[in-house]
Amino acid sequence: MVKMEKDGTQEKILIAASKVFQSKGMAGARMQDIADKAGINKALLHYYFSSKEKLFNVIFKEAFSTFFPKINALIDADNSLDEKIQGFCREYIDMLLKNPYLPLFVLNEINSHPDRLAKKMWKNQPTPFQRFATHVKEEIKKKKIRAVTPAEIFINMLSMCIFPFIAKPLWMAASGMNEMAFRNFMEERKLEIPKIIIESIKK
Amino acid sequence: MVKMEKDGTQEKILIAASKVFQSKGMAGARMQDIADKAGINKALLHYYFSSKEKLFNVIFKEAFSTFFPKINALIDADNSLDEKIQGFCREYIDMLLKNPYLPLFVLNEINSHPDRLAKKMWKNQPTPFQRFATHVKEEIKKKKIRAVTPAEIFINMLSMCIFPFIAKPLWMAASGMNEMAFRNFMEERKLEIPKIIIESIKK
DNA sequence: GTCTATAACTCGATAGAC
DNA sequence: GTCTATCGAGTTATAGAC
Repeated sequence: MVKMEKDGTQEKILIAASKVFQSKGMAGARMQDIADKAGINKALLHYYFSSKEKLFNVIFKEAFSTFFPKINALIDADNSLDEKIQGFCREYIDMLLKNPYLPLFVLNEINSHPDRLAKKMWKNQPTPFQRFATHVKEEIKKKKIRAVTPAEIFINMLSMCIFPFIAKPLWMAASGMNEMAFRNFMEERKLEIPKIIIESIKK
Repeated sequence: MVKMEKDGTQEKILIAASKVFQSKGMAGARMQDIADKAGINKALLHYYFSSKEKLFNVIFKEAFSTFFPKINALIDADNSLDEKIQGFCREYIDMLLKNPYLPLFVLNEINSHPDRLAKKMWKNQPTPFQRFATHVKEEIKKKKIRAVTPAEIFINMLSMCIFPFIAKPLWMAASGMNEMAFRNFMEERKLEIPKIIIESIKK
């Protein structure tokens, strides 16, 4: 039987690694830096996670699945299209307020390795977007909304929720907002974004 | 007098460096990789640009000024607010179609060095956003549009134009679009985005 | 499980011939 | 201007004591 770790060492490593990888990326992160932040040394890091790449993969998978399954739940909920849109913006912005570095981290990694995405992620199931599109098409058929491209609504919603977090430092410099003002700004957007989206698909 | 370079070596280096830095970032880029892409060796690279950091700065400055001055010109043009919005989306998406990696590259760098931005960039002049805001406020005073927050319109416009490029590989995987379909999608958005923005500020 | 010490390696940078 | 060869700093990863 393996000896129990004294303290929550593994946990401390994961927390430290998450911070370092999210702010520096895979290439810029240093094992020494992670060890320091976790209050241990490099050797112990390798004892728990045999290589930098293995450690990174653990962190990335967790980040990716924070970035997504919420989407799934929100999109599959058995409610009206308006409620889906409202629920999505509210929940998603809330999650991003708690994890502001997530989008840039995840999208970066996907951009540098576009190959190992796609087929792996949603295997042969319909993607969240495709299931959203199905709902939109039904509404069009029922003449509840105008004949829009589902892709357009979906990407507009994602864009307006996520982009401000990606451009946050630039935006704060350009607009003069501080942390608090940015937070309030995004709180308001939880209601403003759905209004715009819903307005844009009305008959 | 310095001997003339045989071929456009410096030019070849800049092109290669731009590609490598934009796809890998500062930390992930390799001088060897840049040299290979430029068809030369590392030593010659250092002969032209004495260090990796110097080379990076040249590339970044160019990227940053491609990302911005267009905004200035479009926002300062002496035309109506509607025309400004339409012109911005058309010109900006056109630029991004030619430089699809630009946003992620620039925003990444800004995120990893938020300090050395801001005061440097617009010194004591009003930022593009602030000048846009002035125009919006005038329109509100004239009762031409409803009383919106200028920040909201501006960030929505930027979000919908830029985000699809940042999320491109993910979006292509999720939606099933290929390169051609993505291009067409963005072409349509040059008209669709202004419609949504203008609709959202109408009285 | 945790540490110190060090091996093995990657990569930016330089020396020096042509 | 351009090349080959190599150095040396910085990093990941391992050996081995406790």
